[in-house]
Amino acid sequence: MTVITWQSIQAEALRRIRSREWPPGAQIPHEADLAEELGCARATVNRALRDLAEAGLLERRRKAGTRVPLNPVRKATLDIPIIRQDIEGRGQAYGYRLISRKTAAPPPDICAKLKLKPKQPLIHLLALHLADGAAFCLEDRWLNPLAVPELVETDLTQISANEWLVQNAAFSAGDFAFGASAATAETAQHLNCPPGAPLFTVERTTWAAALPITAVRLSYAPGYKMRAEV
Amino acid sequence: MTVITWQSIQAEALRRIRSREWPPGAQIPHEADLAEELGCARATVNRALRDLAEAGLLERRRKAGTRVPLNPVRKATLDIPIIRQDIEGRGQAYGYRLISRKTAAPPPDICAKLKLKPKQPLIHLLALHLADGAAFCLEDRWLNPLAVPELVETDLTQISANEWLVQNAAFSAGDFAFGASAATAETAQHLNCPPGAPLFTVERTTWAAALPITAVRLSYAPGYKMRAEV
DNA sequence: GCGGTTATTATGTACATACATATTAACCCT
DNA sequence: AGGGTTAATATGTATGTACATAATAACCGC
Repeated sequence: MTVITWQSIQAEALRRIRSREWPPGAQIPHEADLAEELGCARATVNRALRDLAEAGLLERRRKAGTRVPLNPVRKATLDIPIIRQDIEGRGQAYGYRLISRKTAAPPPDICAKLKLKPKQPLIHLLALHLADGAAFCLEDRWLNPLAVPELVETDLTQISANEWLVQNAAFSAGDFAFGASAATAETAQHLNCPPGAPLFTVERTTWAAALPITAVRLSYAPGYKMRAEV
Repeated sequence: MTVITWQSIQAEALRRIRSREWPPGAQIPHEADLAEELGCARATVNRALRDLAEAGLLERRRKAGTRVPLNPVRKATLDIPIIRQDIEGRGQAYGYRLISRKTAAPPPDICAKLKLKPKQPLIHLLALHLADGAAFCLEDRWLNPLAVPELVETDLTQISANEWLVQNAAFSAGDFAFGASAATAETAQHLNCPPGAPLFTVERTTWAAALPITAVRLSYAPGYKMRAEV
């Protein structure tokens, strides 16, 4: 190891973990020792091990030291692009169609998710994203007009709410749930698939501080897969 | 801001992004200026901004500086525990049943995923994970005995391959694909659901360096959802 | 102008040092 | 022995300095 970087230290640590030189459950030498052994500063070792700990490959606790976990909880990182980028990234042409837009009181499950009182009117959108002209993903969204008043004025036949929100109310907090559900008759018609077909779904709620912005359910056409690496 | 930590610098940066004080597309002051303005060292600003860039909330390039991306690709982190921990974490009792184990040549798609020559015999496992006695997840796995010879000797009626691999061949590289598919007649029988029911599926391949270890397909009982936060 | 070389600049990283913080281990007093 | 206080220790973080690196801007000769 001629030139030392925190990446090279990290690679060496990873090698020792994978080769079981540092077996699961074992404590590894502390930073100062490793720094001396590997000929670098403690800060460099710290950077390398901290990153591994964030990925779930090490467990670190003050005073207790660093150990290789027995039952590691691996962490995978998902990229969540806007749908247009997802489609264009596959080399396909992106298309978008607004199906309906109306103001209504949301169903109870949406109210609960957004922690809103029942009967508070929200905007309900239904829109279709197309890849090379074929149905790709159906977007079923409830929007809080109080949180994004500008969106009420926006012509959503031209730009998808998905994209508008990313550009105008982005960087908010939120949570995701991934699952599978059967296509309803209406969904099947829009996605051009048989009713009851298994669809990959993403449900997302978005918040600006304590203010609920939107709850969306994306139903992807059959065959869609979301990928991640470790 | 009395006490300065990189977290407090990060929080301030996040505030400026969300408040559009630093609007999308705009360049933000460089590290040295921010350090002076906020009264800390450049390394502290660097740590704060680097983390935001890793989360997709900033884009940094040498010499070009740091900017707020127009179309941010948000990154969500998924925890991938072993199935037993997933179930026990819900407060349910974990159960496990090996359904079948045989040696056979894998179908072409598995060969392709593992980059193996056709006809190379692998071990095929079918196992069921139970939560409070109810079917939770069906595990359909192909194993390369050359990569994990010890596993061939292991009594897989007692410990799941899922768990054995995490403890004995963990920390390997791999990729994930999440999707939805219809329950086959056999899968439906094991999971105690109607045939054709939409199932959330996780497909995973695992490698030790260039050596393929295993390809697995997990089919979760209807209703299962995988969660992530941003 | 044009193409290619050189300077400039913002981020990336390494290091030594100092101190903070969370835990554990040691200790002591009763 | 038990319980509570104190010391020891490994990681966490902040700082100033120095240099590396990548990408842009400036320059220059033609």
